[in-house]
Amino acid sequence: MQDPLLNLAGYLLRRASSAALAELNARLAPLDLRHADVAMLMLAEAWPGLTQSAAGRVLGIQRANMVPFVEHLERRGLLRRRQVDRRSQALELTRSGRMLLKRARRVVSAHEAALLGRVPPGLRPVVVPVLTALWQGGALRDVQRRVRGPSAG
Amino acid sequence: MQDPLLNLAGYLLRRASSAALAELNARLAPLDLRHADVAMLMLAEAWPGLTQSAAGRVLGIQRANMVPFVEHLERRGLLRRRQVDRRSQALELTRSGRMLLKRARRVVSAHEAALLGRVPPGLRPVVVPVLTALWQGGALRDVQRRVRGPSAG
DNA sequence: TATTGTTATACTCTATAACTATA
DNA sequence: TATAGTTATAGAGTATAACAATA
Repeated sequence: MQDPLLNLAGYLLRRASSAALAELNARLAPLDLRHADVAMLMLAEAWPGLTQSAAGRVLGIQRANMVPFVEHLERRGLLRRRQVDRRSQALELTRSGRMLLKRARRVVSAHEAALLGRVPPGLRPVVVPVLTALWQGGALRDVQRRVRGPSAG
Repeated sequence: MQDPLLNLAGYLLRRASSAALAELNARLAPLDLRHADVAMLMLAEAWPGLTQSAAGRVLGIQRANMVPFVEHLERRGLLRRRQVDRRSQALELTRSGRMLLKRARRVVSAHEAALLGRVPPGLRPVVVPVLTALWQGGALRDVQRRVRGPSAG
């Protein structure tokens, strides 16, 4: 009798995700970063002027939880808050944030290579398409809409 | 400028997993079950005589965390503990556990169908192989070894 | 009237250390 | 000597409700 869970996409998704996450966090530990920190830094670099709550929507982190999260990155001197109007603040990388992100990027690349390396070569090209499809058909569209604001949808 | 995270398998894995998990938990809510409960029930049914700590190894749950987890299922009358020797106890479904599992299985199947349904038909056959590969190349072997006990590897 | 940032809070999940009793 | 179950505890991550200030 074999494990009945091993044929369930949902179960495999959870186990694969949790294993990959633990591995990435271990790889990032020497930089004193967690996976979410890197995601935030990458996002801040790619989307200059991105607002704190907009970043939360993209990353799937609630406004309330963004406060201590961003505070922590700011206290480490990796991120800066710039007032956009009197209630919104844009997130920007500091020079030190950009330098650390450069190193983090190499760690992430190695991690990605390790992940892909576990997949039979013939299946590698479909990994990202499959995961993208599994994460809602309309994940990309959702993100775009959310960044513009829920009322703009 | 587009989201640089959307090309990262690790990121997509995490988002897809978290979305799927939330969806499954919502589907299971009417049965007052969480995803891990169902995994435990399915495992107990498939592997009669499975020990509590062996179940923890299969599910990736630490011994310490198995205690309140199993206790909860036992208090609900879904699971029973049978003493194997004076330190090990096998987990068995009760009649009520088997009945609830039957309903849970239908929910899981619907969830699986929804997940797969988001994937373009041509890619569906590779979903499970891709996820299995991403969850370590040797996940299956690992589980087998862990069930027999670490010293038996 | 809706949104931003914020505080406070609670709940789930996970991780570690230590203990006992047994194999 | 290693393992099973247990207790206690701490840390993430996440969720909700509410509030003031602002758009």
